[in-house]
Formats: sequence, C-alpha cells, structure tokens
Amino acid sequence: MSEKLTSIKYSISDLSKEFDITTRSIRFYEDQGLISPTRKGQTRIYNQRDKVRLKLILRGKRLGFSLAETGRLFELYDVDKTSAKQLQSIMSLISQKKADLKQQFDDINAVLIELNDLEENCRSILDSLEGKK
Amino acid sequence: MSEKLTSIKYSISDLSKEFDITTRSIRFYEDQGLISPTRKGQTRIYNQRDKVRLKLILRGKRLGFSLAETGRLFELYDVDKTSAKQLQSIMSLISQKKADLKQQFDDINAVLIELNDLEENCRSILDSLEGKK
DNA sequence: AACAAACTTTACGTTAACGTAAACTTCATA
DNA sequence: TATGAAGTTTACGTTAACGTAAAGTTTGTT
Repeated sequence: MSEKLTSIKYSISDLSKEFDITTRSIRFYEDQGLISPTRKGQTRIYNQRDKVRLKLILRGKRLGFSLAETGRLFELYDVDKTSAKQLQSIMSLISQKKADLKQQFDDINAVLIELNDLEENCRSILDSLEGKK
Repeated sequence: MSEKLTSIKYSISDLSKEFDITTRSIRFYEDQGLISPTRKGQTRIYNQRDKVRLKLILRGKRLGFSLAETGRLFELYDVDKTSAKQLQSIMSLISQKKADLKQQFDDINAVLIELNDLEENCRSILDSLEGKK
C-alpha cells in the first residue's frame, strides 16, 4: 500500500555538491554500512532515503557522533524487526544518548554565556581605543 | 593588590582521579600548551587555575572542540594583552563559534525529539508484548 | 574514433589524541 | 636497605575519518 514511488535519483556528485563533502566521504560511509545505494552498471544511484541518511550523518558529526554511533541510531529505526530482548538494550542506549545531549545542552549554554561576555569585553576595549583617537 | 593566595596544590594523580582521565592525557595537554604546572624538583604541581583549565578542556571536548580550538579560547581570556588589530580577528572567531554552537543547539533539540519518539515507540512495543503474556 | 568528464576500485598516507611500553628517579616505609 | 608506589622522559603504536594517487571503465560529445 504505502509504496513510495518518489523515483528521484541522485548521482554521487549531485550529493557531494549538495552537502559539500567529497565523493570519497560518501563512498566511505557506504563502506561503513551507513548508506546502500543501488547500482546501474557499476555506477552508484542514490534515492531520497540515502539523501536523508546523509543529512543525518552530517548532523551526527556536528554533534560529535562517530559514524559507528550514527549507524547504531539508524538501526534504532528498524525497531519493528527487533526482538524484545534487544529492545531493553536499545532503550538504555537511547537514555544514555539523551543524557549526553542534555549535558551538551548545558555545556553550550555555559559557553555561549562566556562568549557573550568576551564579546562585550572586546567591544568595550575597541570602543575605548576609538575614544582615544 | 588582587594576589590570590589560594595555595591549594594538586598532584597529577589527584587530578587524574578527580576528572577520570589518565596522567598521559594531562601531560599531553601540557605538551600542547594548554596547562603549565609548576615544578617541585621534576614533579608537576598543579594549582587552582590548572584545575579550572582542565575542566574547560573536558567541556570543550564534549562539545567537539579540538585541543587547538580550546587553546584559542584560552587565549581569548588574555584579551587585555592583545592589540586592537587582533581584536577584530578574535571577535570574528567568537561569532563563528557562537554560530556553531547555535547550530549544535538546534541539532540537539532535533535529535532529542527523535529520541523521545523512539523511546515512545520502544515502550509501546514492549507494552504490547507484555499484554500477550 | 577519439577525447574529456564522471565514475569506479585499490591501496597507501595523514592527523589528532591519546595508549602503551621501557627505563629511569624520588620518596616513604617495612 | 630494599622494595614498592608515584612520579618522570622518550618514543613507538593505534584508531577514526577521511585524503590522495594510480589505473582502469563508461558515457556523451565532437
């Protein structure tokens, strides 16, 4: 029923341009099992799903996730195919990640406050230098 | 006038225990110029300032800062000793960092929302499995 | 047909942030 | 005094995430 027929396809260079990464990186992510484009001959063909995954990989990187961790998160989306036993371990992984992120959240706020202070500081020094001229 | 005489000293193992990192790491940070403990003989002696820096280094790491970046941030605190010319470059570095952090902020919110969804998902599956017993 | 552009695989090289091992010194204590 | 705990320097090893170069294929265009 819910067959998505969004047959929008991308080449490897399409995606490398769009996300501003090298084709080497994209192939590397495939090596690591994070994306699995189809092939036309030996050429890689990427679809919407692959594109979304790329986006998620990059977001993960911005948050300091390793590729392996991002891979684990991808697995989480296939929860349906998972046994009850694994669900426990998945949930503990989720709560661990949530804790990490909350810590990061606090860290960011702290650093932002400091940066604002520093900015203030710089500006006032610059102003006083201006005044002397 | 404002001579801080907080003469609280720490050994390298004190700090390694407190922050749960290896002494190797602490010495490495010194190599990179991020901390500069005094010496008693050849033994390193750390003070309050060193301890604070260690804390900041670790916070930086949680945010994905490289040691070099954290080092740059340390320099920012010596703004007074800086020329007006450098102030411009410092301020642009600050605003770059602020932008990065705001991006991270958004990323974190997005991932947190997803993780909450996933958690919901897991829980409801577990519940339905419970019901079947 | 020949040429460039875009793709491929294979494989060795690179950097940051340490890990780890070796060989040494200093100091407290049994 | 010897032995063990904690410190030191020196230096080579390790891992993740690619960079980079070589050598070949495919495809569209001149």
